[in-house]
Amino acid sequence: MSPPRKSSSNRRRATVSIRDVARRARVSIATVSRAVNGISSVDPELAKRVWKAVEEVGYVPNTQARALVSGRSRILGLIVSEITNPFFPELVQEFENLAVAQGYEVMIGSTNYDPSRTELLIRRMLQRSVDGVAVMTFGIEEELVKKLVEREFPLVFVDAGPELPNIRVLKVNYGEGIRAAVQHLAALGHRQIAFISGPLRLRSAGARRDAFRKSMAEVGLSVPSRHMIEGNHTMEGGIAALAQLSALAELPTAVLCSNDMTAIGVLHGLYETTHKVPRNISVVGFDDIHLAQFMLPPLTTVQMSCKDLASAAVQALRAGIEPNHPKATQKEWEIPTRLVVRKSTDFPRGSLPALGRVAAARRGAPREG
Amino acid sequence: MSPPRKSSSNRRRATVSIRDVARRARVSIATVSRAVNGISSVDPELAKRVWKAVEEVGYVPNTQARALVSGRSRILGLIVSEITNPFFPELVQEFENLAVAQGYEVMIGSTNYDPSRTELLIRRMLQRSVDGVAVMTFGIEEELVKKLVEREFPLVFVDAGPELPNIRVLKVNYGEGIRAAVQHLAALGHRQIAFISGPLRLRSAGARRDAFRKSMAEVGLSVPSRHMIEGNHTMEGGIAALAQLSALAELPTAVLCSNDMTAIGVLHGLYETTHKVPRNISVVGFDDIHLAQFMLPPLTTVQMSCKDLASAAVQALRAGIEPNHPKATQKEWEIPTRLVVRKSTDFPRGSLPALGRVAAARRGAPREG
DNA sequence: CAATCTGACGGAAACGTTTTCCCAAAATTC
DNA sequence: GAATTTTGGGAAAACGTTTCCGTCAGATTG
Repeated sequence: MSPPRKSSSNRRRATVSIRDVARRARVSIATVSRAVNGISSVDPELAKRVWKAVEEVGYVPNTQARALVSGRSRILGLIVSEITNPFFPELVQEFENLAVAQGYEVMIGSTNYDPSRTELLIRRMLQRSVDGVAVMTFGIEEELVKKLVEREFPLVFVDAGPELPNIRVLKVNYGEGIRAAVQHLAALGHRQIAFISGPLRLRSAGARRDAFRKSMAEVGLSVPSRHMIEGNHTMEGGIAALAQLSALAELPTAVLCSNDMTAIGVLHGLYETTHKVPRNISVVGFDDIHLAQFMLPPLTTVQMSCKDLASAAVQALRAGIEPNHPKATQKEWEIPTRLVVRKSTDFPRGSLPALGRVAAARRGAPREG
Repeated sequence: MSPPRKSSSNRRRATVSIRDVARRARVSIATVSRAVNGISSVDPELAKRVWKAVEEVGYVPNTQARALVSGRSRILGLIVSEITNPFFPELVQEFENLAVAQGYEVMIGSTNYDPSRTELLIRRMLQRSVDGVAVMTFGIEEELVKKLVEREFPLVFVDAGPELPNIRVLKVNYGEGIRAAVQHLAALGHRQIAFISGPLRLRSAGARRDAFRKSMAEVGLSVPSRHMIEGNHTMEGGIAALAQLSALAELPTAVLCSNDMTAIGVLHGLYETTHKVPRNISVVGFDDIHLAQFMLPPLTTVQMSCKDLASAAVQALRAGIEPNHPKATQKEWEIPTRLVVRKSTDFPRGSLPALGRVAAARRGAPREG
């Protein structure tokens, strides 16, 4: 028989271990392990006996021990900018659902745009030996990234990241959605379209701004620098940016914002200064957070689907983690964006009353069903 | 010397282990362990040598191994209702900050009010062998709780939980803040005050409603049942509840909501039906989420501080986990609430124009600084 | 029928810690 | 100076898995 190792009825916890299952099923612990992990070489009849024993003694494998010996924790790290920005909880939710469904646990952290906080976060994740990390912050200090990079460690970035074998990138197709938004506004007759960006030190904020510039050029519109405002992706930032615009001799007839929170701030600012939306000025957001459709008026916005983002992130991580994942070599993952027309956009002030409005809008994008 | 155990230069990872430190500091691994864990019996001189070696080889202890042998993972579970409800990210943030500062990691999950999801969540947490769980859901199926309770497992609940030695409860003093809100409204002259509750199967929703009833009775006001609406703690629920109130022969002059999201829904509904807030109707929320102050008008609300809640939760958990924590025996932790007067409350419609407004409000609570 | 191959299973090593037990040396006491 | 206590540190067990390797039975081949 096996050596006189103490049974699991020891002092600390009434934890049932693989040994109890083995004893009950009258097999070795190796066989139990194989059966539980679904390794095909074990005889089906025996496997059934093992599973029965598992059921009977209420065995649940110890994750720590598993991780210790296998070197894989089955935990995915997810780094976001700030959990209190409504976009991110939606992303977290989707990410978690997918990860759990695929047998992974999730470790979440938000940087709050604070490098020292970010560094601590990365250290925490390494210490808990996560299997990979998705950095979905729309911008992160490159320095810190290297900490992760040095180890050969599966990483997923949004928009851009160092070109290295263990790094995968989720390429968001900003152009697609932003072009649709610009064309939608242009089709309505807008010529003076302002853009409120995110903090420009963040890569993704820059990418959105560039997409806007490009789309404007495509429809032959120029953007004076006074119409390019730098915000910070918060409501407060939107309010401040609007104040800057309001100080101009003439308010633009439309404002496109780098994210929905900014747009919501703008909406509030406009309400307080008694400008009607969309009659006096049109507002477009970006992200399509849940809140957007409950704004007054419901916000026209460019949708970047959390589901798409989360699903690509989890897939890309697994591709980097699991030795023979079907998409193991794929480095880039495309994320589409699309315009969702609601009620915060209309003809520019001073133009003829609506008649062809719907038709014009349709040319930009289908209205939300 | 030590047995010819393979050094950490093995095939899998270039992980530096306690053994490398021991070799470098020319001590046993036991001593390294003791030094690293700050056990006082180790000679200061030696400890210094160990720390130097730790620094030099870049040693970071393996959490899995630690957890495996010590039986404690240093992970705190945090269960919330829905991460997409803005109240919870704020709570999560505070909780995480505190936990990390005290050397714990956090595992987060949201139930989405779905029992099967909740069960999975609990299983996940047990499997990862968290050291304790804070259930901050404002209501959870008692059945599921038992799963956790059966094991002797540190638990923290909000408002109410089974009376058991391993369970601690955060008692939110709803009365305090809600009484202030009711008195504030009554002082302004309101007599018809409606209440929109949360889903009544949730304990905390019931507690808030009861506090409202009691406070109304205290100021001699009765509440007809048509003024007690059951909502669901979402914007959509607020909009729906308002529709119910609007269908009445006469709209109440004030509405108190069980949470801020409901109040925000009400605000939106009122805007669409062209009722002015606060001129036509006053609205009061509960929670004081970040968003509340950015509403139009800024929302008067009862504040339940996330910081207080999170701090009490972490403390209570540690009290349950750590054998000789100073507050090991404390079972209940009081959480205060307080009224924050902003601009969504005023005299009832039809009363004299404001003059003593501020004075009246002051009697309710000091205005926000 | 003997020799070889195949494949399922068990024994035991390994993962990186904490912690118990024990021993040697130093400090204290008589 | 001998006997005792105290102290600090090392050896090794234990934690609960996965996985390597060897064994043995049964199947296959010559």
